[in-house]
Amino acid sequence: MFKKVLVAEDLDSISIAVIQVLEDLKIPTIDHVKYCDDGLLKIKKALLENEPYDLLITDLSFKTDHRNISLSSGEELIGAANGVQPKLKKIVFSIEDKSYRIKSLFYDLGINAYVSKGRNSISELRKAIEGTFRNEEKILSSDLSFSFNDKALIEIESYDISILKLLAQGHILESISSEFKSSSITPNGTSSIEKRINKLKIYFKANNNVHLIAIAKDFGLV
Amino acid sequence: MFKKVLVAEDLDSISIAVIQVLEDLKIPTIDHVKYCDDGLLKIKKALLENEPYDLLITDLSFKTDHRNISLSSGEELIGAANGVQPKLKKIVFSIEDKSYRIKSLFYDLGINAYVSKGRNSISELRKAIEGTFRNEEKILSSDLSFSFNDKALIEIESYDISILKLLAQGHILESISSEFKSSSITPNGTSSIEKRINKLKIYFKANNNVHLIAIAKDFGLV
DNA sequence: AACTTTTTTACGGATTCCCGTAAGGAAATG
DNA sequence: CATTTCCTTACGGGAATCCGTAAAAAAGTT
Repeated sequence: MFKKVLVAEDLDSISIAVIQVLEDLKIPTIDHVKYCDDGLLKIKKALLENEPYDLLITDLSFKTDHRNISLSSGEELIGAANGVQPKLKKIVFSIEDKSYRIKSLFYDLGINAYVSKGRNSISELRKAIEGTFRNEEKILSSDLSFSFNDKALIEIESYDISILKLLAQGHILESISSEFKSSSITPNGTSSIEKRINKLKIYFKANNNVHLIAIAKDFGLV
Repeated sequence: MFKKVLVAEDLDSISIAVIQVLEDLKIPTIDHVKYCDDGLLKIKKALLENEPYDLLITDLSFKTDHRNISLSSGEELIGAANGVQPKLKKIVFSIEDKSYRIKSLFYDLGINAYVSKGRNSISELRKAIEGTFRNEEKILSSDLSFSFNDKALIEIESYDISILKLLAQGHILESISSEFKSSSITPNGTSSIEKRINKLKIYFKANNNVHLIAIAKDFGLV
């Protein structure tokens, strides 16, 4: 079993339970941080001392408080960890259940398992840790029903997300167009952007832009 | 100290920690439910058997799954509990940190304490339980900085929420107007609704309706 | 009852969205 | 190199918004 595991989780009420699972699995070294920045520091330090972590278990969203931070989410922590220790095994333990976001964790950040916090997540977490140790791939906790073959949500790409983000910030078509031009994102004609928004509206069955952004917010796309 | 406490919390990873606190406080009877419906049943049953609960500790948001439910949120559970046992003490333990929503818990649902899940929430929860037992009023965990005297967010009333909700559902002004007429909500002229939306836009510094809904979503108003 | 104040509704012009059609251009095919 | 196909952009008319002004109605005052 794993020898050294790092847990990144801000809520004390949850980290208690996670650490309990790791203790049950007889992991000799269990470290715990409440901030992503601290997590990256610990990973770097362990590497320098030639005692790197075998596994990172992290949440996605962290509360903001008075403290100044540079990594504000689990995604950023994983990205930074990949920069210094690409082979580190990674399990995400979060409340998020939108397939679009979870897929990108596997494909873009190369995590090994995703466990969604739920009514029986402790046993799911345990199974995911064991499966990750046996080098199983793309482990999903069983309450998530989607399959990686669902093409539907994969088709929404970062271009669409950019449009939705700008719309949500109050930009109008014209303004999005010039924003794209200055970032040299193409296509950037108002008409093309308009067409793309139209596709999104059809896809999400939205009546208008306002409706579309409400739905996008619900899906956690922006 | 309290003799009989009910905990309503769906996430197993959190309920473990909450129950631990109650055990530390030597509460003789601790019950735990993962669904709001079960919570109401237990409260009713305890009343019938003449052994009512002294305290309810509940989360606000509960995950939906296959099971058919009639109470879908902590708010609804509290509302129903107030119906059968108005004097029941109530503590909410949730991640929500928007002052608007928390205030309404105190004013509309008469809860005794609100503890926000955070980096030191277990000790806060303990303090809230003890304070509630001593009949302290309107207990707020210390990471929440707003004061009950902030007038700002109280001014947004249910009328505004209704408008925002309908906008987020893709309705246009005309359609909102007729919706209000059939529910006999006043004012219901398109012009008045428009004006009200305008006020909201100024208040939230939104450029347009799309922007406004994005902000409203962020604030948890819809 | 007359007057003031506030709220609600009506109206109009400018802007933006919405949606269909079509022109322009790049890549692919033969 | 001509043709097809796909992608991008342009254009235009109708609908909905945005925003200011003003009339009508309701509520409050003296």
